[in-house]
Amino acid sequence: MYEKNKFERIILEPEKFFYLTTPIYYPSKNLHVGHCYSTISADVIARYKRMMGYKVKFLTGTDEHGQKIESSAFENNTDPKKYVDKIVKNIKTLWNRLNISYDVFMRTTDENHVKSVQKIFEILYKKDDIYKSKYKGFYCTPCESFFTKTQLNSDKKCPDCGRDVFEIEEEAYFFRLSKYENDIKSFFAKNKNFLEPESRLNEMINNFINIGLEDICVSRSSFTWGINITFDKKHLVYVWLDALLNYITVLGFDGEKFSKEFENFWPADLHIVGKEIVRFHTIIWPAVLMALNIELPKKVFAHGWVIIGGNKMSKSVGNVIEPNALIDVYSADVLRYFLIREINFGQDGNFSEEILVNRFNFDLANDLGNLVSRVSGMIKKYFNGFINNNFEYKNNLNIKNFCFEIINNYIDLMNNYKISNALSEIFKLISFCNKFIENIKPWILFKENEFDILKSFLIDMCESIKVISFLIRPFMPDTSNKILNNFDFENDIVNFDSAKNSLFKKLDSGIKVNNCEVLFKRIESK
RNA sequence: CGCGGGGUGGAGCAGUCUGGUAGCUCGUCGGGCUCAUAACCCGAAGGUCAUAGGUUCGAAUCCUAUCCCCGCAACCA
Repeated sequence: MYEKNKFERIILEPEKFFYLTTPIYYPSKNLHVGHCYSTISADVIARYKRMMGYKVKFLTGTDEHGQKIESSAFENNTDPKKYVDKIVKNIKTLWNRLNISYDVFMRTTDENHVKSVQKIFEILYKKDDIYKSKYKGFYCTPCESFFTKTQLNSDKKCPDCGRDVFEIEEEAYFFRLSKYENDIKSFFAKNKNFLEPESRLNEMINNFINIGLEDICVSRSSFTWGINITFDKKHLVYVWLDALLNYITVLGFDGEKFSKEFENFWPADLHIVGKEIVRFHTIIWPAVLMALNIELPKKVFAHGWVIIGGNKMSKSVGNVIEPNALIDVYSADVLRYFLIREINFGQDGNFSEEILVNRFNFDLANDLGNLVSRVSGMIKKYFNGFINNNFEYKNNLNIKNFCFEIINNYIDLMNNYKISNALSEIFKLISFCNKFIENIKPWILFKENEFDILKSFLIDMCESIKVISFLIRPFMPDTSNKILNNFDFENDIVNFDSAKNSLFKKLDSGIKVNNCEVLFKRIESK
């Protein structure tokens, strides 16, 4: 029975733009696996959208201002710009090593950004969305630091040194967040899908919006490393405002000027953020955009944390894992695979090298690597590495239909940003193939000289592997290429459209196996 | 009574929105195959889905209460 090929329904959107962003990272120190997780998940989506035919702009970068950078630089006897230059260089190297396909790397020290932020600040001030007032805080003289009331420790003393603090008032600029409270409320009510996962939305509504939004202080004057407010040089723009604006300044928007880039790519389709910075992206950021009279991003997706030893991996906890060492040992693809597979997108997940090695052995070596190895091994052994096309190729509908079913599931999952599930879906196909080989028993077909059936079967397996290497491409681009090269597949499936036209069709040039390179060599336990 | 998340076979998780034979990976035990990276495939054991009530013909899933774990200033993925 011929089932309808559901794959036909795939529609590419070649004229559509897709703009997605990572948070811009704070380069006070080198980045760790947690940052990699965020960027890798964005990269997976960017690569997938390109395969769907979108014109993608994938933005990442660094948020380089603020007191912490200033003091880190000071501790290292250098100036802030030189300090961050060095870290940014490391970050770019890291992203290259991890195959991050970003289109733009933006730094908040870029001149264009600085000027745009200053201009936007002026505009908001003229509109009276930003106003000058008094900031009340507590000052610790030995620490030379300001704290808010809530920052103080339980004895109302300095949270750093425990000594007495003095209440101080100083001039500062405030953003009228309260003015947008109702607009944000109704925006949330109308756009249930604006923030995912849904639990985060509840958290924002109950924890912040329903309690009431207060105006926030958007200037600082206790340090100097930041963007000056043009009309009041004593003050700097608050780093979060500075940082959030990067999403639009990078498109050439400065509060007034609408560029072509801006028209194509704004509003952003997707901001990927960690769950701890959701508030900035779903309350403050929308309010600022409302004040600027421009559209709000279509979606903010909050991913979970990399948990190690029961805690979030973070600089302050001090349990960070350095990614370069992992890449050295396991490769970029393996780290990419592990993080996306192990951590269900949107939730927390555990990291340990042991879990990583297990994933490596069981999923990558035993299942995927071994599948490729056994199929290419048979083609080598039975047909000297080449199956020509002068026989009647009859594809097995069970295999073909299963492949298309997987492709369809994968697309549905990816479109909903269920990237961990989409990745698991590919492994259902891998497992299916391993089982199918067992059922067909090609070694018996060979002994009984059923060469045409054997050839058809092996081609079906090659086609399945082609599907696998295609679907796995956003996750493991290097591995995908290795497999394609191994089978000498022409580069005929660059996107879903070409895949549709080429899979399970008669192969003009036959199938050739180049070499049986071991994709993932099992790691024996210590 | 601050807010949110979580508690599912030995381990880690999915399923909960849209009630209807409890699923996946690993581990354990038994078997099979030989194309393959001692990989692969099949089968079995093991769960009163935190606890107690309720709604329902039927609850892991909906409602109520209780217990336990995690996170919740700023910088932060």
